[in-house]
Amino acid sequence: MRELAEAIGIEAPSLYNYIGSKSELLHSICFKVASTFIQHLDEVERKDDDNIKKIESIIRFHIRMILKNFDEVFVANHEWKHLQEPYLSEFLTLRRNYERRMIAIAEKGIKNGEIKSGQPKIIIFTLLSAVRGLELWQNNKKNISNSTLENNMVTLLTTGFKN
Amino acid sequence: MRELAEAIGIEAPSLYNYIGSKSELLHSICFKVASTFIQHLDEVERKDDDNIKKIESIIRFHIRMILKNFDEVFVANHEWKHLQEPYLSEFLTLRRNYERRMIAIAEKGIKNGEIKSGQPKIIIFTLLSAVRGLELWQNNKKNISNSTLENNMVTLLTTGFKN
DNA sequence: CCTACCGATCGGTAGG
DNA sequence: CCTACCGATCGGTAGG
Repeated sequence: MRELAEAIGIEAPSLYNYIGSKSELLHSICFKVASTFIQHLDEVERKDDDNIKKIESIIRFHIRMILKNFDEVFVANHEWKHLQEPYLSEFLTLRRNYERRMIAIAEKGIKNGEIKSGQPKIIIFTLLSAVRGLELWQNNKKNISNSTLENNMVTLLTTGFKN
Repeated sequence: MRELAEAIGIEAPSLYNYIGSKSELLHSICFKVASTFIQHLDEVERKDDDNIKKIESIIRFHIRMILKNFDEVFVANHEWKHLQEPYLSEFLTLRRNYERRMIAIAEKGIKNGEIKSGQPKIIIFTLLSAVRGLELWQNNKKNISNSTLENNMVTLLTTGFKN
């Protein structure tokens, strides 16, 4: 909180005229990010694209969110653990739900033969890991534009690195 | 340190009969893990497998390390930031080197036509992100054996999820 | 929005 | 290996 105050140019105790507490701040960031992702998933589910397109659209959304809202996404990805109950449980429920809905898309895609057979859970968690990890190296991709980054990642994940 | 002491069943100050400091402990874990990965990369480079096989072997090693040495790998992945200088810089140099060597393998593979053309940096960082993220959900894969997990992830990353 | 300050926690030392 | 304790840091309050 003292760092945050200094960044704004006020003393730490003055922060408490604007926010209720540190945990309230954490709460609002985590749930704001969560609802953005959920809203996009809602839209994807409503469309009648094929399941490959749906997953691709979700992947692209994750990549864009990390590139454009880095700080908030980072906090939501790393600091949610320090959420206080009942918010911690609530957040985890939202996340589990999100994952389940993605897994359901993968399952339909496998049934249709669009997606390779295999464990849908592994597919989805691996895809989510791959895009999430971008937050760790996004500052390291000098000379590569955001759209090249996005397209290369999507190609890699949909068709692999093998030629 | 107090938690650690309790887990062992002694008082916190007694820990200091066994270790020099908290940061020394962190240092030894981070560099032990780093050297294990580097040693494996050395071996991979010495073999004359094709470049696809080399990358696959590295991916498999990462997955196995996470599954079998979870705690240490987790610390090395997350707490290295708190390493004190000059160890922080040293650690980062090791990691950058490791990444560069993997990227060099990808570059050769692209030149040979084994690997899809594209930015080798993006390929490698995405692969590393994908396997690293396993640490976040490895406790979530009930009913899936380690070898199924490993094989499914490798298939996904080498050939994509699209059928 | 600030000064003054509090209680809790944390890594670690002294002395045995 | 323990008791007693220290200095630094942190989220936050009182009172203006």
